[in-house]
Amino acid sequence: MSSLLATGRTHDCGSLRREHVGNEVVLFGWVHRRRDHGGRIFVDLRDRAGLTQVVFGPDIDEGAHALADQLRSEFCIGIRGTVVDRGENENPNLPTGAIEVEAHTLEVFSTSATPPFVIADDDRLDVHENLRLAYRYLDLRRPCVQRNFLLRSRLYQITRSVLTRHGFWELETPYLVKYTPGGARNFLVPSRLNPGTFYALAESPQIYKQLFMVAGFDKYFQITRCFRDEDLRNDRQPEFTQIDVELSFATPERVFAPIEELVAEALRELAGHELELPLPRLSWREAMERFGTDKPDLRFGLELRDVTEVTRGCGFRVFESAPLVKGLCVPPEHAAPLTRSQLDKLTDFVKKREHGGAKGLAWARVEPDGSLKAPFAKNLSPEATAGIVRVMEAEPGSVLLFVADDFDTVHTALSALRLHLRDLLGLLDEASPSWRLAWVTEFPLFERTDDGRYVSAHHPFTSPLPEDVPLLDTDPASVHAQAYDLVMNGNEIGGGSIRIHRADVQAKVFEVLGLDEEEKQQKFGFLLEAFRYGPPPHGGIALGLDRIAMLLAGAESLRDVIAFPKTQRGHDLMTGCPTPVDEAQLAELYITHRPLPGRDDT
RNA sequence: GGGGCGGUAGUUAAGUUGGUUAUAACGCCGGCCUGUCACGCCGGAGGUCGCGGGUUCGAGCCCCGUCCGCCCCGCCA
Repeated sequence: MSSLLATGRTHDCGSLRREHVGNEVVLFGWVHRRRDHGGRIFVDLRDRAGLTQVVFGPDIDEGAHALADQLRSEFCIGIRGTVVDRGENENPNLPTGAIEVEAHTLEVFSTSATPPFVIADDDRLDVHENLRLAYRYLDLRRPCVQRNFLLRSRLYQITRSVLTRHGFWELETPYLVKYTPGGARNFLVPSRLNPGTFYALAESPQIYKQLFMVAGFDKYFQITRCFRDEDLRNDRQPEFTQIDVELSFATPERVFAPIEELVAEALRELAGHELELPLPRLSWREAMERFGTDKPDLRFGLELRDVTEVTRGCGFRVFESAPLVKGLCVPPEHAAPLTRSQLDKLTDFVKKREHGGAKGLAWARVEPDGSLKAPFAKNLSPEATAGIVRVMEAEPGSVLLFVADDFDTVHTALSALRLHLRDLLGLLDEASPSWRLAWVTEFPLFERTDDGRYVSAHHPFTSPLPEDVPLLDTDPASVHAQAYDLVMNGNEIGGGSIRIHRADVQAKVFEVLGLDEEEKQQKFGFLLEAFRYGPPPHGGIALGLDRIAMLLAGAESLRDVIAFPKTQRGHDLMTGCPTPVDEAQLAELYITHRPLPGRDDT
């Protein structure tokens, strides 16, 4: 073994200060940058803790100086030397800038080929993502990337600390689970021992954690991987990490309390932000009405206003004939960028299918005398004009933007427009990031499919609000659930529910979902059987750990907080997976595949 | 399945109406340099313009197809 390795390092590259001057130290790390002045060679030595300037010179050590001439970027080296005060030459940009290490010994542990991109260009992430992913281990060397993973590591520790303090047991559930169609698409794992049958990779530990409650474990949590074979997005990976939580004798408030403490501590420790508890609660209905979405960004105003009533019989047919007319009021101080051509762009924006596909955007400016200047204004009755100005809380100089359509279209379009205006008009202060969290509660229990069937909005074990139970018979669409999401800055970071523990209510829900006895037994027989033996009332939540880490890190993508992520097409560019497999292994599993699409082998 | 953006030197980008030898910065290689810290100076190497086909006297540029990456819809909590 080399002498320095045997000695071991005395410090990391981020910790030396003026108080260490005179110490003999051993540092290990990578050559971040090298500046060769002939008689002086400076090396910024990097490890995960920081940078330390190391100096080589013939007067310090002739051999080390000669060897340092051969150093190049990303060589992995060890040095022994003396900490000296830099005095006038202090570098204020480095935490270790007050000192440098005069190297008496240099050992090259390993040389490095010229990396495909420069690791030291740390603050610039502008390397193509495919290259970053192909050389992920080098990408992960960058200090700015490493910071995200330190944050992520601390998030695990905070989670464990807070939840353990609250009496939760950390437990594990299987990844190889029973295949249940419906919900997210499963990854399948063939069973060699049972040819022709498959496990599924768990989409979530949902059913197992409920069985923990039946088992009397009372309070459970797990930081666990979940697998979903669905299309990827900026904030969606096929494997991701949840903080999964379940507790017995639960009410929504009893679920919220420890979770609020967890996010508060995470924000305090990782973002330096003191969260005010309890967090605001917002019913789903209120969130939709005020923001047009179930995950409102509460960092700015610009709330939706309903002018349906005041525009009945107003003289403008578009408004009169629509089931719902709502609008946004851009106050005068932000309205300047909204020129005529910009308003035309906003009209195109709301017409796009992904922004709701509204038929148009009606806009108006409020004149100093309180009248409206707009293409449609001449049609408006004075009463309607006054009503609009009042409801919109408009003042002279405000710009009003209206969408008239059905409930879904109006809210989708105005919600998208609201976020668009947030960015267009700079409604957030980028310099001082703010953190606005809220619980969105009382989601609808069911959603209607195109062919009129009911499906669970959350999952089939979600409990209705007690007062809505009778509606299961008469009007399932209006039943609200004891289901909730946790929303942070317009992102859903968690969701959960109180589960059904009463057999009669569960039976009713299955009835609405159209599950017959056979399907029930086939899909959930074991859970229903378990629920015959005194299940406690229970409920829980799952938090998206990756998303929380992404937001706290200020990252743009989930990929920035997952060490080895997949591309949008599900590829790992470093290993090249997924790949075909050996025919022999397929044969062992009794698997053949159909002709592949788009490959004409003939 | 659909819509949009992108792919030019190791990297990031520029490349005019289709026209001479495809540019720049950084990086890399060699040399010089004892106070730099994005060191500096001098010199040099480096190109399958993603891939395939087409139009043309001539294609990085136009057309068709295809692969890859990113963003979005559908899908997915």
